[in-house]
Formats: sequence, structure tokens, C-alpha cells
Amino acid sequence: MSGGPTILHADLDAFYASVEQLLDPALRGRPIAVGGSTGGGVVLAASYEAKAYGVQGGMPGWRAARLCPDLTFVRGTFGEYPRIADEVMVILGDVTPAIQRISIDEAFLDVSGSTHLFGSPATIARNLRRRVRLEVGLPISVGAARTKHLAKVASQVAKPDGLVVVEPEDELAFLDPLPVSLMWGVGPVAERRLAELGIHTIGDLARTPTRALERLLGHAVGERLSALALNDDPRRVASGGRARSVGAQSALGRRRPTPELVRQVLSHLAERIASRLRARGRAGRTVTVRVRFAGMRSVTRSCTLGAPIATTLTLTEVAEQLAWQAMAGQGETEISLLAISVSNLAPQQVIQLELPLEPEDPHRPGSPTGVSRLALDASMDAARARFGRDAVGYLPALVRRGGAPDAFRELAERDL
DNA sequence: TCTGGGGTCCTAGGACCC
DNA sequence: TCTGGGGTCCTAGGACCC
Repeated sequence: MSGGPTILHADLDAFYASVEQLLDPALRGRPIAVGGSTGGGVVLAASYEAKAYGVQGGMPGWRAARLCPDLTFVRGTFGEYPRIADEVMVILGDVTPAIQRISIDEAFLDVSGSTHLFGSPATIARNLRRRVRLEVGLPISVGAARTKHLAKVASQVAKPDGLVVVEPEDELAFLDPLPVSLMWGVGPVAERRLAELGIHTIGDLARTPTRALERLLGHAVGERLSALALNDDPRRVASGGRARSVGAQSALGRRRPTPELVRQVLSHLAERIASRLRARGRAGRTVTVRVRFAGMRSVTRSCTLGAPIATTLTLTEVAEQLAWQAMAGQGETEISLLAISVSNLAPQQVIQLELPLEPEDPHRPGSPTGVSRLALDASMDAARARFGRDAVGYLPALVRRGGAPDAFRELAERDL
């Protein structure tokens, strides 16, 4: 660990909303929400002008509209977000190759090897902020500190459009008065449990015995929060790490789970997941299906197969069985969401001998199985690559459209 | 008046093995 | 008489992050 504040955390402010204000000057200085509407849907991002009214991401549109009557809902130009975020990342990458992007709009940088070329970390941070503002047109906040956790907390404190540098001798004093909710890993549940013990600030947390936190929040969370509050964070800036799961979900409103609906939705999800797996040269052994009922209660069922799969039809069939298992005996008549996730990932063999669930499906003689399924998928992948996403597909998958805008789905599933 | 979509990690219990 | 101990894998649920 180096001595100075050489870790930067750079975080674009209210990214989607800022892009919309950049693209449409009429929206600048005004409270806007990307996604959602007065009638429904959820707000994906709120401008700072809207946040001042309490509007937040994840909030139902009708509630946001009630909090802020002047709120302007914007549909969202999702196709632009990756391109603009990538431009910012290129600027950040100009000062160091040691960059770890952790989402579309934020990254850690280790600038310890860059100071002889570009000046102190504070100077580097100021220049990066200036360049992003001038060349891209967006506000970006930066935190600079000795560790990742401190840098991340500092960038949160710096928002909006600010820079906070934490010198090593100021670290504990910096953390002490901050609310626990600023810590990575403290969500609504942990915050509430901590508050019940009178723990509100990171300083309170640091003064609480580790064992007490472990009893309250579980071993892993308690131990980690205790370490972070005491400013012990050994994590390094490291790019990489392959995904451990690939999934997709679809909200349905309230629907009766007919066999047709379940098959349609699951085959659509399976097609999206399987094609992404194949594009990455991966396959997975564990399939998990989640069913959410009308009252938001959800149930999952999973199974681990003998061999990894990456074919659309096999995944659809496994998912269908799991979905009916999940719904059996639950006493529910309506569902509001179906989700599939594939984990236990492994590299996909060049020639994958994927066996169907049964040698032949007796109910659908002639249905493609095994190697022929993979060949079918491969030809569809190729057609999609040439003619676009909707050019070809399994029939049930083609039927199901709607829900979130497709551009938003594509944004969410993009590899960083 | 009713909540999107993509992920990661942890926990607890049970099966199973040596 | 009353049943070890450790490790691994699997499943279901849940908290959390962007």
C-alpha cells in the first residue's frame, strides 16, 4: 500500500439524466426523470434538480410525480449511454492503465505510477474532471484517497460535480461523522438494524466491537464493515474477473400463468441468455428460475445438470420444469415476473455434445436435439449478427415483446 | 397506487464422502 | 452404550450494488 492518496474513484453524476440534459439543452437546470411516467414504470435516473425533491432511481413514476409536480419524464436514449460512457473511460484511461471499471458510469484508478508524468493525484483528478467536462460535456465527481473504500466514499461526498481528496492523516476524522449508509455494503436493512443499536455514523461503527456487528449482521458483513470502518481495506485496483452468472428477467404486470404464457416468456429469456453465453464462449451447469407472484413474494427453484448447457431449447425446457415446480403448491393465482439465471459457468467446448433431457422427446417427434440444437443456434446467431437481433428467432420468443424498452435491456446486458 | 433489469456475495441446512 | 470431524456440493432465500 502506497503512502499517499493514489486511488481515484471517478463517478459520473446522475449519468442517464445528465446525458439527457446534455443532448437536449431545454432540459438543463430542470428536474427530469429518465424512465417511468406519471402512470407507472420506475424511474431509472433522476437529475439533481429532481433529487432535490426526493426523487430517486428505482422509484415508481407516480410517486416521483407526486414528490415533484414539475418533473419532466424522459424516455431515455439508451443507445447513446454506452458510447458516451466509453468516451469518458478513454479519458480516464489516458492517465493510467490501472483502471477498474465497475459499472457503466464509474471506475477506480490507481495513479501511483502516473504522478511523475501528470503531477499529484489531486492535480490528476482536477485535470480529468476538466477534460470530461470540456470534451464530453458531463459532470463527474472524483474521490482520491489511499484505499478504494475511502476513494469511493470520498466521491460520494464530492457529489455533485466535485472533488474530495482525503490525506492519510485525515482518514479517520473524515470517516467519523459520515452516515453508515455511505459505506459500500450498507443497504436499507443493515442501516435499520444498526440504527436500532444507536449506530448511525461510521465512527459509531468503528467504536462497536466486531463481534457485536457479526451477531447483528452475520459473520461476513459484520467483519467487513468493521474492517472498513476502522479503515482497513486491502483491496487493489484490478481489472477483470469473468462473469459468474448470466441471467435475464421480465416483469409481467399481473398475469395468470398459463402454459402458453410461461413457455413464451421463458423461451424469450432463454434465447437471450443462451445467445449471450454462446457469444462469450461459455456454458453453465446450474439453472435457476425465479417466479414472483402478484404480491411481490418470490420463489426460486434451481437445478444443477451433469454438463454445461448453452442451447436455447435445452435451457427453455429446463427452465419450464423449474418454473412449474416453483409455482406448485404456492396458493397463488397470478405472477408478476419470471427470471432465469445460468451459473456454474465453464468454457464451452468447441464441439459441444449437449445432450437433451431425453434422447427423444416423445411428445414432439422430430424436435431438434443435441448437436443439431447447437447447430441451429449457431446459424441463428450468425443470421442475427448479419441482419439484426430480431431477424430470426424461435417462434414463441418472437411473440413476446414489450416490458422494458429493448434498448435498455441491451444496455443492461452489455459487457463492460 | 403498486415497484426494471443486470449482477455479486453470504447463510443455513442437507446430502454425501472419507 | 448412543453415534467424530472435516470437506465439498447443492438448494433456497436474501441483502446489496449500479
